[in-house]
Amino acid sequence: MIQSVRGTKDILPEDIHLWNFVEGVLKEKSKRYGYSELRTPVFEKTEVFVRSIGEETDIVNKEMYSFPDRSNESITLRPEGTAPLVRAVIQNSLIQQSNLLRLWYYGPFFRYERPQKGRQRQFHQYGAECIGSDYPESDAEIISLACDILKGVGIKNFNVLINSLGNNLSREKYRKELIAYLSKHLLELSEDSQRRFEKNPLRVLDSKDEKDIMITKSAPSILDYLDKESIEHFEGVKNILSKIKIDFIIHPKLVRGLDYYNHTVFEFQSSELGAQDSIGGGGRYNQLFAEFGAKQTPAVGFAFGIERLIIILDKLIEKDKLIQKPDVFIVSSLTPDDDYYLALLKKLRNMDLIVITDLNRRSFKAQMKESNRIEAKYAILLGEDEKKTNSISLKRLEDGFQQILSVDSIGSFNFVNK
RNA sequence: GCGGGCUUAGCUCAGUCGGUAGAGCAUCAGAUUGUGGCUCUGAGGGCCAUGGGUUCAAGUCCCAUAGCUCGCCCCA
Repeated sequence: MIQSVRGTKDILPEDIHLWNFVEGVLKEKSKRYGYSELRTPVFEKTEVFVRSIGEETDIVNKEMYSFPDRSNESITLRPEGTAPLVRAVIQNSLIQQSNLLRLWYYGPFFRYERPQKGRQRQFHQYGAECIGSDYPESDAEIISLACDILKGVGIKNFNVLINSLGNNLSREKYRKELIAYLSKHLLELSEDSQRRFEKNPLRVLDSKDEKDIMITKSAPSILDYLDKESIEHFEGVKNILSKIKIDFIIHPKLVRGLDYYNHTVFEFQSSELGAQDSIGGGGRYNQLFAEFGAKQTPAVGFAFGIERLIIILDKLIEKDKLIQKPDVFIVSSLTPDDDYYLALLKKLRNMDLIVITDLNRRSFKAQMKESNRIEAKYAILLGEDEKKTNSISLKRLEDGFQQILSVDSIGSFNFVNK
Protein backbone atom coordinates (compact mmCIF):
# COMPACT_ATOMS: atom_id res chain seq x y z
CA MET A 1 0.00 0.00 0.00
CA ILE A 2 1.28 3.44 -0.87
CA GLN A 3 1.21 5.63 2.18
CA SER A 4 1.32 9.37 2.60
CA VAL A 5 4.73 10.85 3.34
CA ARG A 6 5.88 10.59 6.95
CA GLY A 7 4.68 13.49 9.01
CA THR A 8 1.85 14.42 6.64
CA LYS A 9 -1.82 13.83 7.25
CA ASP A 10 -5.01 13.67 5.26
CA ILE A 11 -7.76 15.85 6.63
CA LEU A 12 -10.80 13.64 6.29
CA PRO A 13 -14.45 14.64 5.82
CA GLU A 14 -15.14 13.85 9.48
CA ASP A 15 -12.48 16.38 10.55
CA ILE A 16 -13.00 19.04 7.92
CA HIS A 17 -15.89 20.67 9.76
CA LEU A 18 -13.58 21.59 12.61
CA TRP A 19 -11.07 23.03 10.15
CA ASN A 20 -13.72 25.04 8.37
CA PHE A 21 -14.96 26.35 11.69
CA VAL A 22 -11.47 27.45 12.75
CA GLU A 23 -10.73 28.99 9.36
CA GLY A 24 -14.02 30.89 9.56
CA VAL A 25 -13.10 32.38 12.93
CA LEU A 26 -9.62 33.33 11.68
CA LYS A 27 -11.08 35.22 8.73
CA GLU A 28 -13.81 36.84 10.77
CA LYS A 29 -11.50 38.12 13.51
CA SER A 30 -8.90 39.31 10.99
CA LYS A 31 -11.62 41.30 9.29
CA ARG A 32 -12.77 42.86 12.57
CA TYR A 33 -9.27 44.17 13.14
CA GLY A 34 -8.94 45.46 9.61
CA TYR A 35 -6.34 42.91 8.48
CA SER A 36 -6.13 41.85 4.83
CA GLU A 37 -5.05 38.46 3.56
CA LEU A 38 -1.81 38.11 1.66
CA ARG A 39 -0.94 34.82 -0.01
CA THR A 40 2.63 34.03 -0.92
CA PRO A 41 3.92 31.00 -2.89
CA VAL A 42 4.59 27.85 -0.87
CA PHE A 43 8.21 27.88 -2.02
CA GLU A 44 10.82 30.62 -2.14
CA LYS A 45 14.46 31.06 -2.94
CA THR A 46 16.36 29.48 -0.07
CA GLU A 47 18.10 32.72 0.84
CA VAL A 48 14.76 34.27 1.88
CA PHE A 49 14.82 32.02 4.93
CA VAL A 50 18.54 31.77 5.58
CA ARG A 51 18.85 35.53 5.83
CA SER A 52 15.84 36.14 8.01
CA ILE A 53 15.47 33.19 10.35
CA GLY A 54 19.18 32.99 11.15
CA GLU A 55 21.89 30.69 9.86
CA GLU A 56 22.52 29.14 13.25
CA THR A 57 18.91 28.15 13.94
CA ASP A 58 17.75 24.54 13.72
CA ILE A 59 15.10 25.50 11.21
CA VAL A 60 17.70 26.61 8.71
CA ASN A 61 20.36 24.08 9.64
CA LYS A 62 18.45 20.84 9.52
CA GLU A 63 14.72 21.31 9.09
CA MET A 64 14.22 22.94 5.72
CA TYR A 65 12.98 21.14 2.65
CA SER A 66 15.54 22.59 0.27
CA PHE A 67 16.38 21.32 -3.17
CA PRO A 68 17.93 22.57 -6.41
CA ASP A 69 15.33 23.05 -9.12
CA ARG A 70 15.97 22.21 -12.77
CA SER A 71 17.95 25.36 -13.34
CA ASN A 72 20.00 24.60 -10.25
CA GLU A 73 18.58 27.35 -8.11
CA SER A 74 18.18 26.44 -4.44
CA ILE A 75 14.49 26.40 -3.58
CA THR A 76 12.92 25.87 -0.15
CA LEU A 77 9.40 24.91 0.88
CA ARG A 78 8.45 27.66 3.32
CA PRO A 79 9.10 26.68 6.95
CA GLU A 80 7.40 29.81 8.30
CA GLY A 81 5.34 32.74 7.11
CA THR A 82 6.88 36.01 8.22
CA ALA A 83 9.91 36.03 5.94
CA PRO A 84 7.96 35.36 2.72
CA LEU A 85 5.39 37.96 3.69
CA VAL A 86 8.07 40.58 4.31
CA ARG A 87 9.66 39.65 0.99
CA ALA A 88 6.30 40.14 -0.73
CA VAL A 89 5.68 43.47 0.98
CA ILE A 90 9.06 44.77 -0.14
CA GLN A 91 8.87 43.37 -3.67
CA ASN A 92 5.41 44.84 -4.29
CA SER A 93 6.26 48.15 -2.62
CA LEU A 94 3.25 47.81 -0.36
CA ILE A 95 4.73 49.77 2.48
CA GLN A 96 5.23 52.84 0.33
CA GLN A 97 1.58 53.00 -0.57
CA SER A 98 0.51 53.31 3.03
CA ASN A 99 2.31 54.01 6.25
CA LEU A 100 0.74 51.07 8.04
CA LEU A 101 -0.03 47.57 6.83
CA ARG A 102 -2.23 45.04 8.55
CA LEU A 103 -1.83 41.61 6.96
CA TRP A 104 -2.63 38.00 7.67
CA TYR A 105 -1.73 34.71 6.03
CA TYR A 106 -2.85 31.12 6.30
CA GLY A 107 -1.63 27.94 4.72
CA PRO A 108 0.65 24.91 4.78
CA PHE A 109 4.26 25.05 5.98
CA PHE A 110 7.01 22.47 5.90
CA ARG A 111 9.72 21.40 8.29
CA TYR A 112 11.71 18.19 8.24
CA GLU A 113 11.33 17.18 11.89
CA ARG A 114 10.57 14.03 13.78
CA PRO A 115 6.78 13.87 14.00
CA GLN A 116 5.08 13.76 17.36
CA LYS A 117 1.92 15.09 18.94
CA GLY A 118 1.27 18.57 17.60
CA ARG A 119 4.19 18.37 15.22
CA GLN A 120 4.07 17.33 11.58
CA ARG A 121 6.24 17.84 8.54
CA GLN A 122 3.46 19.56 6.71
CA PHE A 123 1.47 21.71 9.10
CA HIS A 124 -0.69 24.81 8.94
CA GLN A 125 -0.14 28.24 10.35
CA TYR A 126 -2.19 31.36 10.59
CA GLY A 127 -0.25 34.54 11.19
CA ALA A 128 -0.94 38.25 11.44
CA GLU A 129 1.60 41.01 10.93
CA CYS A 130 1.30 44.68 11.77
CA ILE A 131 3.88 46.56 9.74
CA GLY A 132 4.88 50.20 10.04
CA SER A 133 4.45 51.15 13.69
CA ASP A 134 7.08 51.19 16.39
CA TYR A 135 4.60 52.07 19.10
CA PRO A 136 3.52 49.66 21.85
CA GLU A 137 -0.11 49.94 20.77
CA SER A 138 0.73 47.87 17.69
CA ASP A 139 2.20 45.11 19.86
CA ALA A 140 -0.94 45.25 21.97
CA GLU A 141 -3.21 45.10 18.92
CA ILE A 142 -1.47 41.97 17.68
CA ILE A 143 -1.67 40.24 21.06
CA SER A 144 -5.30 41.30 21.37
CA LEU A 145 -6.14 39.86 17.97
CA ALA A 146 -4.48 36.57 18.90
CA CYS A 147 -6.44 36.36 22.16
CA ASP A 148 -9.70 37.20 20.39
CA ILE A 149 -9.11 34.35 17.97
CA LEU A 150 -8.44 31.88 20.77
CA LYS A 151 -11.58 33.00 22.58
CA GLY A 152 -13.51 33.05 19.31
CA VAL A 153 -12.86 29.36 18.71
CA GLY A 154 -13.76 28.62 22.32
CA ILE A 155 -10.38 28.15 23.98
CA LYS A 156 -10.33 29.76 27.40
CA ASN A 157 -7.55 27.95 29.21
CA PHE A 158 -4.40 29.44 27.83
CA ASN A 159 -1.53 31.48 29.20
CA VAL A 160 -0.11 34.57 27.60
CA LEU A 161 3.62 34.80 28.34
CA ILE A 162 5.42 37.99 27.45
CA ASN A 163 8.96 39.25 27.68
CA SER A 164 11.14 41.93 26.19
CA LEU A 165 14.45 41.31 24.51
CA GLY A 166 14.99 45.06 24.29
CA ASN A 167 16.54 46.94 21.43
CA ASN A 168 19.82 45.79 19.90
CA LEU A 169 21.95 47.69 22.37
CA SER A 170 20.22 46.28 25.42
CA ARG A 171 20.16 42.82 23.99
CA GLU A 172 23.88 42.87 23.22
CA LYS A 173 24.76 44.16 26.66
CA TYR A 174 22.66 41.43 28.26
CA ARG A 175 24.09 38.77 26.00
CA LYS A 176 27.59 39.57 27.21
CA GLU A 177 26.52 39.43 30.85
CA LEU A 178 24.74 36.15 30.35
CA ILE A 179 27.72 34.62 28.62
CA ALA A 180 29.94 35.76 31.47
CA TYR A 181 27.59 34.16 33.98
CA LEU A 182 27.07 30.93 32.09
CA SER A 183 30.76 30.40 31.37
CA LYS A 184 31.32 30.13 35.11
CA HIS A 185 28.91 27.17 35.15
CA LEU A 186 29.66 25.81 31.72
CA LEU A 187 30.68 22.33 32.81
CA GLU A 188 27.63 21.91 35.02
CA LEU A 189 25.27 22.60 32.15
CA SER A 190 23.62 19.79 30.20
CA GLU A 191 25.22 18.74 26.94
CA ASP A 192 22.42 20.39 25.00
CA SER A 193 22.91 23.63 26.82
CA GLN A 194 26.66 23.59 26.30
CA ARG A 195 25.93 23.37 22.63
CA ARG A 196 23.39 26.20 22.94
CA PHE A 197 25.97 28.25 24.77
CA GLU A 198 28.13 28.13 21.66
CA LYS A 199 25.38 28.83 19.15
CA ASN A 200 22.73 30.92 20.87
CA PRO A 201 23.33 31.54 24.58
CA LEU A 202 19.89 33.04 25.20
CA ARG A 203 18.35 29.67 24.45
CA VAL A 204 19.98 28.14 27.52
CA LEU A 205 17.35 30.07 29.46
CA ASP A 206 14.43 27.94 28.29
CA SER A 207 16.11 24.57 28.77
CA LYS A 208 13.92 21.90 30.35
CA ASP A 209 16.86 20.20 32.04
CA GLU A 210 16.56 20.38 35.84
CA LYS A 211 20.15 21.32 36.47
CA ASP A 212 20.01 23.98 33.78
CA ILE A 213 16.92 25.42 35.40
CA MET A 214 18.74 25.58 38.76
CA ILE A 215 21.67 27.39 37.19
CA THR A 216 19.62 29.84 35.17
CA LYS A 217 17.51 30.67 38.22
CA SER A 218 20.21 32.97 39.48
CA ALA A 219 21.35 34.10 36.06
CA PRO A 220 21.03 37.81 35.27
CA SER A 221 17.57 38.75 33.99
CA ILE A 222 17.21 40.51 30.68
CA LEU A 223 14.67 42.86 32.22
CA ASP A 224 17.46 44.41 34.32
CA TYR A 225 19.42 45.30 31.22
CA LEU A 226 16.78 47.12 29.23
CA ASP A 227 17.66 50.73 28.45
CA LYS A 228 15.23 53.63 28.78
CA GLU A 229 13.72 53.24 25.33
CA SER A 230 13.24 49.50 25.74
CA ILE A 231 11.66 49.87 29.16
CA GLU A 232 9.26 52.52 27.90
CA HIS A 233 8.17 50.30 25.06
CA PHE A 234 7.66 47.26 27.26
CA GLU A 235 5.79 49.25 29.90
CA GLY A 236 3.59 50.68 27.17
CA VAL A 237 2.63 47.22 25.96
CA LYS A 238 1.92 45.95 29.46
CA ASN A 239 -0.14 49.03 30.28
CA ILE A 240 -2.47 48.60 27.33
CA LEU A 241 -2.82 44.86 27.85
CA SER A 242 -3.85 45.48 31.46
CA LYS A 243 -6.41 48.06 30.41
CA ILE A 244 -8.02 45.77 27.84
CA LYS A 245 -8.11 42.99 30.43
CA ILE A 246 -5.70 40.57 28.86
CA ASP A 247 -4.01 38.59 31.63
CA PHE A 248 -0.36 38.01 30.93
CA ILE A 249 2.57 36.46 32.68
CA ILE A 250 5.93 38.19 32.50
CA HIS A 251 8.44 35.50 31.70
CA PRO A 252 12.00 36.88 31.58
CA LYS A 253 13.34 33.60 30.21
CA LEU A 254 11.13 33.57 27.14
CA VAL A 255 13.49 34.12 24.22
CA ARG A 256 12.01 32.28 21.20
CA GLY A 257 13.92 30.64 18.46
CA LEU A 258 14.01 32.97 15.51
CA ASP A 259 16.86 35.43 15.30
CA TYR A 260 14.84 38.33 13.98
CA TYR A 261 12.98 39.23 17.17
CA ASN A 262 13.65 42.26 19.37
CA HIS A 263 11.65 44.12 22.02
CA THR A 264 8.41 42.32 22.72
CA VAL A 265 8.20 38.54 22.42
CA PHE A 266 5.21 36.50 23.51
CA GLU A 267 3.81 33.01 23.46
CA PHE A 268 0.43 31.37 23.98
CA GLN A 269 0.52 28.12 25.91
CA SER A 270 -1.99 25.41 26.68
CA SER A 271 -1.55 22.43 28.97
CA GLU A 272 -3.64 20.26 26.63
CA LEU A 273 -0.81 19.79 24.18
CA GLY A 274 1.80 17.68 25.98
CA ALA A 275 5.39 18.51 25.18
CA GLN A 276 4.51 20.85 22.34
CA ASP A 277 2.59 23.18 24.61
CA SER A 278 2.88 26.33 22.51
CA ILE A 279 -0.23 27.14 20.49
CA GLY A 280 1.47 30.11 18.95
CA GLY A 281 3.77 33.00 19.50
CA GLY A 282 5.39 36.00 18.01
CA GLY A 283 7.10 39.25 18.63
CA ARG A 284 8.52 42.45 17.24
CA TYR A 285 11.02 42.35 14.41
CA ASN A 286 12.25 45.85 13.63
CA GLN A 287 15.40 44.66 11.85
CA LEU A 288 13.93 42.20 9.40
CA PHE A 289 13.18 44.64 6.59
CA ALA A 290 16.74 45.94 6.80
CA GLU A 291 18.02 42.34 6.61
CA PHE A 292 16.32 42.14 3.24
CA GLY A 293 18.03 45.33 2.14
CA ALA A 294 14.90 47.46 2.38
CA LYS A 295 14.34 50.58 4.40
CA GLN A 296 14.18 49.79 8.11
CA THR A 297 10.54 49.26 8.99
CA PRO A 298 9.15 48.43 12.43
CA ALA A 299 6.80 45.45 12.58
CA VAL A 300 5.21 43.01 14.98
CA GLY A 301 3.39 39.75 14.36
CA PHE A 302 2.45 36.29 15.57
CA ALA A 303 1.52 32.85 14.27
CA PHE A 304 -0.69 30.00 15.45
CA GLY A 305 -0.15 26.33 14.77
CA ILE A 306 -3.53 25.25 13.47
CA GLU A 307 -3.03 21.53 14.13
CA ARG A 308 -2.41 22.44 17.76
CA LEU A 309 -5.57 24.49 17.92
CA ILE A 310 -7.44 21.56 16.42
CA ILE A 311 -6.04 19.17 19.05
CA ILE A 312 -7.43 21.37 21.80
CA LEU A 313 -10.76 21.96 20.04
CA ASP A 314 -11.21 18.29 19.28
CA LYS A 315 -11.78 17.64 22.99
CA LEU A 316 -13.66 20.89 23.55
CA ILE A 317 -16.22 21.02 20.77
CA GLU A 318 -19.14 18.75 20.03
CA LYS A 319 -18.32 18.12 16.42
CA ASP A 320 -21.86 16.99 15.74
CA LYS A 321 -22.98 20.58 16.01
CA LEU A 322 -20.68 21.64 13.20
CA ILE A 323 -22.03 19.11 10.74
CA GLN A 324 -24.94 20.10 8.55
CA LYS A 325 -27.25 17.14 8.27
CA PRO A 326 -29.23 16.51 5.07
CA ASP A 327 -32.70 18.01 4.97
CA VAL A 328 -34.26 15.38 2.76
CA PHE A 329 -33.58 11.82 1.69
CA ILE A 330 -35.75 10.66 -1.18
CA VAL A 331 -36.89 7.06 -0.71
CA SER A 332 -38.15 6.04 -4.11
CA SER A 333 -39.46 2.92 -5.75
CA LEU A 334 -39.69 4.65 -9.11
CA THR A 335 -36.99 4.08 -11.70
CA PRO A 336 -33.92 6.34 -11.45
CA ASP A 337 -34.84 8.03 -14.75
CA ASP A 338 -38.48 8.61 -13.85
CA ASP A 339 -39.64 12.09 -14.92
CA TYR A 340 -41.74 12.68 -11.82
CA TYR A 341 -38.85 11.75 -9.52
CA LEU A 342 -36.28 13.83 -11.41
CA ALA A 343 -38.54 16.88 -11.47
CA LEU A 344 -39.07 16.63 -7.71
CA LEU A 345 -35.35 16.27 -7.06
CA LYS A 346 -34.60 19.37 -9.10
CA LYS A 347 -37.34 21.34 -7.41
CA LEU A 348 -36.09 20.49 -3.90
CA ARG A 349 -32.47 21.32 -4.70
CA ASN A 350 -33.55 24.66 -6.12
CA MET A 351 -35.06 25.36 -2.70
CA ASP A 352 -31.50 25.31 -1.28
CA LEU A 353 -32.09 22.12 0.64
CA ILE A 354 -29.54 19.37 1.12
CA VAL A 355 -31.14 16.52 -0.78
CA ILE A 356 -29.74 12.98 -0.98
CA THR A 357 -30.91 10.04 -3.03
CA ASP A 358 -29.99 6.39 -3.32
CA LEU A 359 -27.68 5.60 -6.23
CA ASN A 360 -27.44 1.85 -5.82
CA ARG A 361 -31.03 0.91 -6.70
CA ARG A 362 -31.52 -0.52 -3.26
CA SER A 363 -34.73 -1.76 -1.73
CA PHE A 364 -37.31 0.61 -0.29
CA LYS A 365 -36.45 -0.60 3.16
CA ALA A 366 -32.73 -0.16 2.65
CA GLN A 367 -33.37 3.38 1.51
CA MET A 368 -35.35 4.05 4.67
CA LYS A 369 -32.47 2.72 6.74
CA GLU A 370 -30.09 4.93 4.83
CA SER A 371 -32.19 8.02 5.46
CA ASN A 372 -32.06 7.19 9.15
CA ARG A 373 -28.35 6.45 9.14
CA ILE A 374 -27.41 9.79 7.58
CA GLU A 375 -29.76 11.56 10.01
CA ALA A 376 -31.82 13.34 7.41
CA LYS A 377 -34.58 15.58 8.77
CA TYR A 378 -37.18 14.22 6.37
CA ALA A 379 -37.70 11.20 4.17
CA ILE A 380 -39.79 11.74 1.08
CA LEU A 381 -41.50 8.51 0.07
CA LEU A 382 -42.13 8.22 -3.60
CA GLY A 383 -43.89 5.54 -5.62
CA GLU A 384 -46.61 4.94 -8.17
CA ASP A 385 -49.32 6.12 -5.76
CA GLU A 386 -47.74 9.51 -5.25
CA LYS A 387 -46.94 9.85 -8.91
CA LYS A 388 -50.57 9.18 -9.86
CA THR A 389 -51.92 11.73 -7.41
CA ASN A 390 -49.25 14.38 -8.02
CA SER A 391 -48.13 14.30 -4.40
CA ILE A 392 -45.39 13.20 -2.05
CA SER A 393 -45.45 11.38 1.28
CA LEU A 394 -43.34 13.36 3.69
CA LYS A 395 -42.10 11.65 6.83
CA ARG A 396 -40.43 13.51 9.67
CA LEU A 397 -37.81 11.04 10.86
CA GLU A 398 -37.43 12.42 14.36
CA ASP A 399 -40.90 11.30 15.46
CA GLY A 400 -42.27 9.38 12.47
CA PHE A 401 -45.01 11.93 11.73
CA GLN A 402 -46.11 11.48 8.12
CA GLN A 403 -48.23 13.65 5.84
CA ILE A 404 -49.15 13.91 2.20
CA LEU A 405 -48.25 17.08 0.33
CA SER A 406 -49.38 18.06 -3.13
CA VAL A 407 -46.54 18.91 -5.50
CA ASP A 408 -47.74 22.49 -5.70
CA SER A 409 -47.50 23.02 -1.95
CA ILE A 410 -43.91 21.75 -1.62
CA GLY A 411 -42.51 25.16 -2.48
CA SER A 412 -44.10 26.79 0.54
CA PHE A 413 -43.31 24.00 3.01
CA ASN A 414 -40.67 24.89 5.61
CA PHE A 415 -38.22 22.01 5.60
CA VAL A 416 -35.51 23.73 7.57
CA ASN A 417 -37.42 24.43 10.77
CA LYS A 418 -39.12 21.20 11.63
C1' G B 1 19.50 13.45 15.00
C1' C B 2 18.64 10.38 20.11
C1' G B 3 15.59 7.09 23.51
C1' G B 4 10.79 4.19 25.04
C1' G B 5 6.11 1.90 23.47
C1' C B 6 3.07 0.18 19.48
C1' U B 7 1.46 -2.08 14.34
C1' U B 8 -3.92 -8.56 13.78
C1' A B 9 -11.07 -7.18 9.70
C1' G B 10 -13.40 -0.40 7.93
C1' C B 11 -12.89 0.88 13.68
C1' U B 12 -11.59 -0.80 18.92
C1' C B 13 -9.08 -4.89 20.36
C1' A B 14 -8.51 -10.65 21.97
C1' G B 15 -5.20 -14.44 20.24
C1' U B 16 -2.66 -19.32 25.99
C1' C B 17 3.11 -23.31 25.80
C1' G B 18 4.99 -21.65 18.52
C1' G B 19 0.37 -25.98 15.54
C1' U B 20 -1.59 -21.36 8.94
C1' A B 21 -7.00 -16.53 12.91
C1' G B 22 -11.56 -14.53 16.69
C1' A B 23 -15.02 -10.86 19.34
C1' G B 24 -17.66 -6.26 19.69
C1' C B 25 -18.99 -2.16 16.78
C1' A B 26 -19.67 -0.86 11.66
C1' U B 27 -21.34 -2.66 6.66
C1' C B 28 -24.76 -5.70 3.76
C1' A B 29 -29.01 -9.11 3.50
C1' G B 30 -33.33 -11.47 5.69
C1' A B 31 -37.49 -11.80 9.77
C1' U B 32 -45.96 -11.21 5.46
C1' U B 33 -42.36 -8.30 -1.86
C1' G B 34 -44.09 0.67 0.25
C1' U B 35 -41.83 2.59 6.05
C1' G B 36 -36.04 3.74 9.63
C1' G B 37 -34.29 3.56 14.90
C1' C B 38 -35.05 -1.62 19.16
C1' U B 39 -34.58 -6.99 18.78
C1' C B 40 -33.32 -11.70 16.33
C1' U B 41 -30.88 -14.57 12.29
C1' G B 42 -27.28 -14.76 8.65
C1' A B 43 -23.37 -12.99 5.22
C1' G B 44 -19.15 -10.54 3.34
C1' G B 45 -14.66 -8.78 4.89
C1' G B 46 -7.49 -10.62 6.93
C1' C B 47 -0.35 -10.98 2.56
C1' C B 48 -1.55 -10.85 11.08
C1' A B 49 2.85 -3.37 8.66
C1' U B 50 7.07 -4.92 5.13
C1' G B 51 11.52 -7.96 4.27
C1' G B 52 14.74 -11.59 6.13
C1' G B 53 16.11 -15.49 9.88
C1' U B 54 15.33 -19.77 13.54
C1' U B 55 11.95 -24.13 13.30
C1' C B 56 8.90 -30.02 10.85
C1' A B 57 5.69 -25.69 11.90
C1' A B 58 5.77 -18.36 13.20
C1' G B 59 0.39 -13.56 14.31
C1' U B 60 3.42 -15.68 18.38
C1' C B 61 10.71 -16.21 18.91
C1' C B 62 15.17 -13.23 16.61
C1' C B 63 17.07 -9.25 13.19
C1' A B 64 16.29 -5.26 9.86
C1' U B 65 13.08 -1.57 7.49
C1' A B 66 8.73 1.56 7.40
C1' G B 67 4.84 3.98 9.83
C1' C B 68 2.34 5.60 14.28
C1' U B 69 2.90 7.25 19.25
C1' C B 70 5.22 9.39 23.87
C1' G B 71 9.52 12.02 25.36
C1' C B 72 14.55 14.66 24.19
C1' C B 73 16.11 18.30 20.66
C1' C B 74 13.49 22.15 18.19
C1' C B 75 9.27 24.91 17.28
C1' A B 76 3.60 26.67 15.71
